[in-house]
Amino acid sequence: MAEKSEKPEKPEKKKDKPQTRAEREADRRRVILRAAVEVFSKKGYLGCRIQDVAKEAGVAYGLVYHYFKNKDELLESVFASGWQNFLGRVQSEIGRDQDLASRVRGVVHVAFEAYRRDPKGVKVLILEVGRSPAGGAVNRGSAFSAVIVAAAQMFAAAQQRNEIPSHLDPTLAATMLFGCIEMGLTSFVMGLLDKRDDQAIERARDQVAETFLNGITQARAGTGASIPNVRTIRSADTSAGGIETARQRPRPSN
Amino acid sequence: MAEKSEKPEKPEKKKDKPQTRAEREADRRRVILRAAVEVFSKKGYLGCRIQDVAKEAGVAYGLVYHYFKNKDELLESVFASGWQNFLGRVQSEIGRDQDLASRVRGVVHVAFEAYRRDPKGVKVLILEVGRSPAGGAVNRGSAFSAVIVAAAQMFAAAQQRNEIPSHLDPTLAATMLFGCIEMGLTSFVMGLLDKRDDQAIERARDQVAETFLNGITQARAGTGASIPNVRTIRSADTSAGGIETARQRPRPSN
DNA sequence: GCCCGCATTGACTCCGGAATCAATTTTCCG
DNA sequence: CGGAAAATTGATTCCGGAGTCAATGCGGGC
Repeated sequence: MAEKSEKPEKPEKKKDKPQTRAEREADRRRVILRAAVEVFSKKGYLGCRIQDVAKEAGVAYGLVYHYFKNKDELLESVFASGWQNFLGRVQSEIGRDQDLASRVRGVVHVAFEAYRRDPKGVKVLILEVGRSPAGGAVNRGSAFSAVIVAAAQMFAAAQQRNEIPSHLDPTLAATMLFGCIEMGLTSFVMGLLDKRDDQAIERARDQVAETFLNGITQARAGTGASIPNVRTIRSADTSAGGIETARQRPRPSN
Repeated sequence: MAEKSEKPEKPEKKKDKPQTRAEREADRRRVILRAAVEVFSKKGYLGCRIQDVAKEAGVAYGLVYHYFKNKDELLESVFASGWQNFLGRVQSEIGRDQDLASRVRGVVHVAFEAYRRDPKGVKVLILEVGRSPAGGAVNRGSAFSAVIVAAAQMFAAAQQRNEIPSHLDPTLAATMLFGCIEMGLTSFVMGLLDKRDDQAIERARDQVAETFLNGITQARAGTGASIPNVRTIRSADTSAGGIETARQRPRPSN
């Protein structure tokens, strides 16, 4: 549907505007989408105004509404164009016909590469799409789960093949993998590591992949040697801890 | 400062209201703070209305402003009471006079325990305080960094004592640790794992701790065997990937 | 060159939510 | 008790931002 009418009368005469109407339209759409990513990454979905997006895109306020029904659909589109893409890549890595290690490295690589190409986009995905309650209607979260689930299956299969110990929970393993990746990236976003240092990004990528692989591969397997003395100290405080904002009686008065 | 005036005329006559004025006042404050946590966790900081907080707390709209200067200070207080507390616990674990493994387990334990006690509170800290651009003014992020930095120092010191390989980046190691913890918890928040299953929480906790420790401890150390063949496949696609929303020319038309 | 129609504009409406405040109730002291 | 001060209420004000729309510009088909 919506095939661009093959005009023989438009033989690319100028490189500036060789585009058919439909092309320019699509371009506009992309520009606005891109601007949205930019702005969302700065202020968050709820924190930003359509005016910001319009300004960033260099178009009039109203035009945003010409291309997108409303703010929510805009976010939805950012999501679709960005995350779907990312998700596809990750899943293709996961699905590769290779040993676990290679595939894990592949996943890590894809994530870091995406970050290198488009930090802002990744930031939005991580912050808004991945978890934020923003909007709320859509499937966001579920799509995020999708990657986890896919990775979990990969680990489960690896267990069948004895590539990793069977006592591990595949879902949790998947979770940890993406936790490492995500926080690794976040530490760049937040300036804990220098994002302009390509070397650093590569080193981070490799350390994440290798450390995680070590952890999971050589896990003190079913030998049972793992869970035993996990809690050595602790215990005394079990009563006190937590985030707990409201306590019943702050302290027993004394 | 602000010591409760020791009234001899208030000998705890009723268990319902044995409180001095200052006590009741503090209670109210806590109730509102708690309500804020509750509501923030549902809708996010920007997504919720003061009215929601008031209703949740069972008080009048205006009262919220009696106890807190504005919405932002409210978030700030949630932050202070929750995160500071958590931060303190984590740092005390980090500072313990023990081997690295025990301390890492301690940190993981504290985090998971906090979550078990108050999932909502943790969620807010993770989602809003930790990273969200919400508000923006405050130091949020920096406080988040604080834990990372503290943990990084722990790892650096452990390297001195040869407890872990020297080629690891301590900051990144810290980052990965909290990444694993955070995502582990998130998977409960998101329903990937059953949060009502205490067993599951404990198992998750231990798996996170042990896997991470394995990964970091036995890392194919400075043998140099690690970074080499990291990138085996990949490479061909380096040009394609990313989140990239707006591409210059979608494809060479053809 | 002349229209037709879609792209584009930005002023305007409308609403919801933050913050204020005068009025009312409660507390607690002498 | 009496009354002053603090707690508590919710209607009211005010503002900023989402979404609308009539007016204008522009491309491209004839």
